[in-house]
Amino acid sequence: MSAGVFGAEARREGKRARTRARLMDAAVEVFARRGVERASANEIAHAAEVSNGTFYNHFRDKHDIVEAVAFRIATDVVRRLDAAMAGLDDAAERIAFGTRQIIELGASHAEWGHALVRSIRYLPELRRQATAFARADLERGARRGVFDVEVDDLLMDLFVALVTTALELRLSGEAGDEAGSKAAESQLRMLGVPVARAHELAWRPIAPLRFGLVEPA
Amino acid sequence: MSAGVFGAEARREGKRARTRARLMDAAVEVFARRGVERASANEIAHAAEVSNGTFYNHFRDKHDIVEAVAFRIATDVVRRLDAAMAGLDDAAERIAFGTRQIIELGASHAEWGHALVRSIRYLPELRRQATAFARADLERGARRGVFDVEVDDLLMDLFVALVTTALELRLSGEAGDEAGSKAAESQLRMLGVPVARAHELAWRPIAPLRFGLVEPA
Amino acid sequence: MSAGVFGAEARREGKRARTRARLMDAAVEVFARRGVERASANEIAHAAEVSNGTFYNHFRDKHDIVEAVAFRIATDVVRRLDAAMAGLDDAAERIAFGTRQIIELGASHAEWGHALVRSIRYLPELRRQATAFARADLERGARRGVFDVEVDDLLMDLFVALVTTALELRLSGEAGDEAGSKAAESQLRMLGVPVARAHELAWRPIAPLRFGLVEPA
Amino acid sequence: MSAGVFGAEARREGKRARTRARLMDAAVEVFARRGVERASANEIAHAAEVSNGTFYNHFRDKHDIVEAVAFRIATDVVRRLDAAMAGLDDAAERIAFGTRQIIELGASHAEWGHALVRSIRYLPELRRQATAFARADLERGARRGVFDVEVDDLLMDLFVALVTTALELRLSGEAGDEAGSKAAESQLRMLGVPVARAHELAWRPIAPLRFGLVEPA
DNA sequence: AATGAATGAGTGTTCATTCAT
DNA sequence: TATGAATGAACACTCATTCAT
Repeated sequence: MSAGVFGAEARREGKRARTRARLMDAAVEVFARRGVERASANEIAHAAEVSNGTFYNHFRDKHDIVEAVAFRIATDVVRRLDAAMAGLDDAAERIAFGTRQIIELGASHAEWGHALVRSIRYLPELRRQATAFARADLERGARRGVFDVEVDDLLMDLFVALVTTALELRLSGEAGDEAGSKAAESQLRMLGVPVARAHELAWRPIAPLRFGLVEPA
Repeated sequence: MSAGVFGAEARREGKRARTRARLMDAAVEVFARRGVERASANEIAHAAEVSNGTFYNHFRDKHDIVEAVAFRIATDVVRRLDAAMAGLDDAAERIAFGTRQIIELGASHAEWGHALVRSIRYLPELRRQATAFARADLERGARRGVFDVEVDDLLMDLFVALVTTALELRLSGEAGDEAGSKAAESQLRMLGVPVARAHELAWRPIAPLRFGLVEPA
Repeated sequence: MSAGVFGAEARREGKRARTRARLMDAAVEVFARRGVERASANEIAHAAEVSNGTFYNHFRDKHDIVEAVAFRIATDVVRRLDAAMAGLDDAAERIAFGTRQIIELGASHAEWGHALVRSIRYLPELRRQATAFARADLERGARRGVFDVEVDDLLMDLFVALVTTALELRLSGEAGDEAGSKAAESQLRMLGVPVARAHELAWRPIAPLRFGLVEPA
Repeated sequence: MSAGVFGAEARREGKRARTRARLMDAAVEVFARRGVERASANEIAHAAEVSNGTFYNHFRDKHDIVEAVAFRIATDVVRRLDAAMAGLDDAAERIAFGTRQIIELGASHAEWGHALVRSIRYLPELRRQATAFARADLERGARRGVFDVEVDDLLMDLFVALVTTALELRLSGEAGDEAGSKAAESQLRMLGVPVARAHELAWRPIAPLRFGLVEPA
């Protein structure tokens, strides 16, 4: 097993934290490979190369690790995007940028991407929580007339569905690297942004985010 | 168990066909109640009031009945919509009408609706096949300049995701009966239809489809 | 595995009944060997030479088979004793006879005897139910002045404890075949029967009961 | 955790002894709360506020601590009773007094009482050892004609069963505070003591023993 | 064609015990 | 000595699937 996203962070912590991180990395992998529903505690433990008993030293049950992983993934993406968009003020720009970055991030870290898609679909609670930051942008944009919509739960779910669907197709290989731009363009149109401006924002070149937490030595 | 969607149609066929139809009706019910993952062959057989052995006389395995049910559901909706839209020519009108009808149909037949969402979302093969008719409308609209998009697999999946997401929220009770109009409006905007026209088409009053179980011969 | 107590009765019934009987026989054996607490469903299934899944086709859980076995054992003993004591009227005679027969029965069918001891200790509910017939004798004897006691729950439990303790020691090999007489004598003394009469009743020769349900061909 | 029975006595000894005593006190508590079978080493260690590893520094395995606790409990009761009955000479008086005191002691210290019942009932070895002092009284009484019995293992077990059964019912709340007198009366009758004398000895008022935790040096 | 008893691999979970620190 | 993370066999229970009837 490669170090994984969480394992890399835990390298300097105690043994308990390292094992926990190994389990969470393994869970991401198994969720991606088998789906959250079909993943079993045993399989996660096996993938983490620990005994099945160890799983239960660290997580109360399957639901517990699902939550932990989903929460970490959501936290990750929010933290990363927030940092990357520090300088961006325009709501439409932020939306386009965020959507494209998430899709690229998910596509270039396939396991993480699959886990993200599945977590977001599987856990409505998490969906609301993790997309709160996007909702803030949408509401701000709507107030300022950048968007021409009423922001409600349904709109948010439609908005999110466009991201997850595009990412899913990207991951399956059926969509190429323009998936992010296409999804973002669709979102902006949906929000009432004029076609030309939507196109410009969605296709403007951007630098990909780096996922890595471990700096090059 | 009341005569379900499939059972009603099989009434005139042989005994084998009737038993098969009973199983499929039962499957729809159990899938809706417990989810496809958690539905067991035994439970389906029990709901169909046949023995568990009989299940395997009619379906190779669980996957087999899932596919059969999904296929029938998709076929159903296509047939019904095609019939209902016989007189509609304008691609945008057809899109708005179709989306709204599917959502209302799914919402008013919850079991069928849940099964539809799950089928469409988790069986890509079926998704392509069942949405071929919509794709034809999109392509025609694009050629005629009604829509301003390039119709590809990604666009289709984004398009479909808006329907399934809206239907899902409708079924969970979190969205009300304007869900169909909102979803349709989002779709039209996404396709490049001017905001005003999108609004008009999506909110224009329509008569709900009947889920006619037995057509006159 | 030998035919067992329950299996013998089921020989002429359907397959389902035969398997159920095998499981109950196996349970008696495992309860005797390992104790009710430590017996596992898997071990019972294994002893019955059926798969572990079959166990759950016949019993909801371990508690279910414990109850079934205990109930059958209690029913058995009551039925047998009732029949054997049809002609006995004197309460003291009945008590002495019953106690001695149960102990001999349990001693000569060790598995059944162990299961009886453990069931009676483990299930207070069953204890009350299975000893109702003895309580009736005690109350009748008390009313007629044969016994000089107040019959209450505590007295009944003390009374029963003398039987189970004697049977247990008999089964462990630490007590010989006078265990029944000694226990009966202690009981009668405890109930206020004069020493000489208690001795006479407890040691008077009796013919052992036969357990066998299957008549010689 | 309050200082238990064993902990209090170990206060002046070394650290190792104190930890061991804490574990034994915790074991008594957990055995009472969950039953010996269902008590886990982890739970005992947790209740003793030491790590689970420490448990195995002090006891070879779970069986080991069960024995140690049982032995200490038995030793306790013998020591206490012996001291309290220093002035009593008559065998029948000693029996009645001892039985009643044990039952009251067990009833007023429920954890200890439960542990006592379980130890005595399930560890025959311990039973013989812990009841040696009572056996001496029985044998002396028999020699002197106070009792009219032959004292053997079976008689001892019947005798003890009356104590444990009465204590158990007392602990479950199904018997009240006359349980001790009733059990003692039954025992005396069983031993051949005349009914009137048995009654007098069993119901004569006595002062309850104190479960003194720390004796003055 | 239908039945339903039986199967056995699989699931989630517990816990006595070991061992590196 | 004490720690506590890790182990792995065992448990209760489920369910897709087979097969004799």
